[in-house]
Amino acid sequence: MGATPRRRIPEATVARLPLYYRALVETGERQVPTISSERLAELAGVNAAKVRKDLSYLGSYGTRGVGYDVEYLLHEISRELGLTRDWPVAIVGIGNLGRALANYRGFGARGFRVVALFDADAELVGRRVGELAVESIDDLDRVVAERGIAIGILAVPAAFAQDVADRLVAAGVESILNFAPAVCTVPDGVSMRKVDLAIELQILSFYQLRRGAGTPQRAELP
Amino acid sequence: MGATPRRRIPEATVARLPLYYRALVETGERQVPTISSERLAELAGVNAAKVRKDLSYLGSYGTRGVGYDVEYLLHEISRELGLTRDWPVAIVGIGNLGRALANYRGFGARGFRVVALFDADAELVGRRVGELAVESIDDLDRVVAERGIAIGILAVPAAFAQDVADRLVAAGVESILNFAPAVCTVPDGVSMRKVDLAIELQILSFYQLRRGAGTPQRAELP
DNA sequence: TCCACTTTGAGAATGCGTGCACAAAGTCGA
DNA sequence: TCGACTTTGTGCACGCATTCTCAAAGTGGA
Repeated sequence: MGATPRRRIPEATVARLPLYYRALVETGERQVPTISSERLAELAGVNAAKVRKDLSYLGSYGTRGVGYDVEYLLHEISRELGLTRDWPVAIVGIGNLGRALANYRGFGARGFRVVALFDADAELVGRRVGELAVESIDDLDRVVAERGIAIGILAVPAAFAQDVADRLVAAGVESILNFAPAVCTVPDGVSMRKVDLAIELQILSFYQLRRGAGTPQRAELP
Repeated sequence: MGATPRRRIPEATVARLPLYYRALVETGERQVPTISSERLAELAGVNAAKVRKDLSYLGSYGTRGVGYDVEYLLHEISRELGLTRDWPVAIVGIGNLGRALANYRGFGARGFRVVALFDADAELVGRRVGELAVESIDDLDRVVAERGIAIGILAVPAAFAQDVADRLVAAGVESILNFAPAVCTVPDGVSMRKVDLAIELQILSFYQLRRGAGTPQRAELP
């Protein structure tokens, strides 16, 4: 019965499921009962063959000649992504970014609830941010266990990233979203995804430069 | 000799150059004169063969038996990534996230300078955030031109993302970093990179679920 | 000068992801 | 009931990325 067995789902597909999910939520809100792969592809910004192949990994949920039942597909994708359950999340590092993430509405929506904020700075501990009080990182172990936290968001300075990641893992966290601009490794059985703003800008810069260089005055580039 | 011609550099390689760059900066600060692909791989969290292949796309900058000259390689990668020049950046949407990004130190470091903040909300226009005052989005065109802004950071609500992206493109911006949780397209000749926090969490949730579901009875962890 | 050692650079094999193209499956109107 | 039409599900081919492997290039000590 679990969501577990089935075929192995390719990583690239997993990364697109949330796009389909979002498109389907929007479609469902408009009371549209079914959707074709073509239309779903358009909403998700990918191509139709890809949508069909991706969805076929979850099982044959479509009806030829008709399309996919919006509600049903939504349910299946939710289940696959684990959005039918509640995921308590902790944010570690309550600087600029951590604070913004703590106040960010986007998460709360689908089962992700920020239930703890940690910082190492004694000055910050006890302060309120939104509805939560900042707690000391020394209480990480206890709080993670008590509140069943499975996902940690890392928003500390680069120099502390690996250390804090280790502590999160030791406390039992198995999923980490890392905003720190540092290479940081976790043992097998723990997932880590990285978001690095400076890297994104550097990649943009690379292509901007290649395209013919940007600012007008500086004509010397080809 | 511009940075432009040479071989075509694969996308995957471009995405890793910033990692090498960071590793090299750190290495250079420690006065280490040369570095092997093995060591660089370790610092960047990838494998050595990949490092060598990636670097070979830039040209043959290594010395067999020795490794790569740190300073020289750093210079070459900087040039390739466009980090030797100044990139004026605008942030559009000064909500929680936009404000955090405006205060974020990480950018400033390598040539990316936030030089304008825009919002549609008249209440916000004129307020200071860090060293800048928020400007009206109606002045986008003028300000982008005046300050030579080539990169825009989109931190507006999903519903406005496409519209604001269009306006940025119309104003002459050719690179967009999009934080809005929405599908958003740009014409050819403009790059857009997406960062979607909710999607990252959903991907983590997927794998966490597959690993054995997380919270209640923690049966079989190593 | 020569030899043992290190390390790069690239050829080749493999695997993953994408997208085309089409048969199979199902709908709907007459 | 039948036939035209729609749309899915998947086999297949292609291209990109990764990784292994090893000859070539260069160093440094004797």
